[in-house]
Amino acid sequence: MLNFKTKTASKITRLSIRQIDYWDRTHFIKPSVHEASGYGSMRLYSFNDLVQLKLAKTLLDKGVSLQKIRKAIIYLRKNMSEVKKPLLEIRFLTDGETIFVLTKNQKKIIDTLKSGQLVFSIALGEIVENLKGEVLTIQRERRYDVEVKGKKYSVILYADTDSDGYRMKCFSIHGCTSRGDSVEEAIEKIKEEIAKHLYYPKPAISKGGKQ
Amino acid sequence: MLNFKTKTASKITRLSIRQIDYWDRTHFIKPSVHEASGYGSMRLYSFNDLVQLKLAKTLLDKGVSLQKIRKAIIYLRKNMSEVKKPLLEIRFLTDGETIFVLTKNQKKIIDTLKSGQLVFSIALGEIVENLKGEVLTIQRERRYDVEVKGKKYSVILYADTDSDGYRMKCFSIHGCTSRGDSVEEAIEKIKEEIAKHLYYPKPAISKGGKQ
DNA sequence: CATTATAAATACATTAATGTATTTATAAAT
DNA sequence: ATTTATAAATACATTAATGTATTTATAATG
Repeated sequence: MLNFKTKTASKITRLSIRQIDYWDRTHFIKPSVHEASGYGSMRLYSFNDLVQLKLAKTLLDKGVSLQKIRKAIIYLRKNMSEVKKPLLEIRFLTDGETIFVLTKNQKKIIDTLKSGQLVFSIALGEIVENLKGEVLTIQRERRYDVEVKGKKYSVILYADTDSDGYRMKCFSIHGCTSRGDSVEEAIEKIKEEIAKHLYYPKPAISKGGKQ
Repeated sequence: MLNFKTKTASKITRLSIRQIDYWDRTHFIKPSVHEASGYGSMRLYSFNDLVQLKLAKTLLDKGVSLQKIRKAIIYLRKNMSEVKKPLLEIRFLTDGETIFVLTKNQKKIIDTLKSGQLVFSIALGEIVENLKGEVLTIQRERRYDVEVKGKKYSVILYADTDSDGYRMKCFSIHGCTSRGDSVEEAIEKIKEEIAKHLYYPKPAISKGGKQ
């Protein structure tokens, strides 16, 4: 079960941290896993929350007012306990003024104020798939602790931007990196690199006075 | 020399009317052809103004704050008296935090607050070309007066959404429309249609009491 | 030309979103 | 375990943008 802190949710949905903050405070989209509880506490959003955030952002980008978007999200929330396949076939149509929801068996108008020409179609399934991809990308950047000669080293794993593999970098040993086609391979390689450094340490680069 | 009223500028740039209004009032992007001068007056924007509006919108969509965008627009305004070819090679790079301007001979940082990864490239030339296309599309919808049997009829010309032609509709004669591959053809055809209607008038559709 | 209808700006208020300093939970270092 | 550093929420203020009623210029009609 994946949970996301505010910063990660911001990265994934391309909403600003402050906007997500504002939306929580105004009871629009709240972190369903763990609510904010004071300075330094941590909100935790579920994948379903991300879907809501992203749908809201998408509608906002199409010029729909926040008040109308609130209604769309309420509809979505009422009709989904979990993003299951049938719900992936929901499609939202909007021209910036009107929001329609198209499902398999009915067409529902969420909010109508002025008649207008429908120009945008937003498929919930596409939002979900796109978010899954984003989550995968973010997941690829994570920290591992590897053990070499009885000692633990902190390394970071991230996606190799030039190919489909993975890169690793050791925090405490400058210049100690590895690459692999899989996570496991990159881990093995970074271990070897760390071991090499233990045999032939390179001169540490001074960071100035701060030691 | 093309001038645009606020509503048209809004359509072309995809900014809201209120946002354009706010930007004028806050002395961000003012209508250079004719300024607002009271209730019911009319702002008139030049094509150059549209370029500024669209650049601002584009940067805004990339997450750049309005204050920083103001600086970019000031730079653009200082360096262009008219959107000429050399200036079309300007490119703005931004990650939402920093704005770079790349020109042929120099790289200039407009605003730097935090280092970040540059991810978006916005070519002024592309903005201009896109706006020209939008202007052409909007221009296609316009009013003409045609003369049939010594009498003038108001008709509207608009783009045919199903093909590359033009459609015309006569305001005062219900059901009187025409289509042509060119504007001239559509005009000839609507004249013929109007003449037919004069010979065989169809029953006018009552509009209720209002006559 | 006069009257009516419509479009556009204005005035004022409200909502939406962001900036910034501060507090405190959480992570990292020792 | 304790201390330090960092991240995240909060408090408060400000900017950005929008809503809505009103005024008046402009367009349309007779």
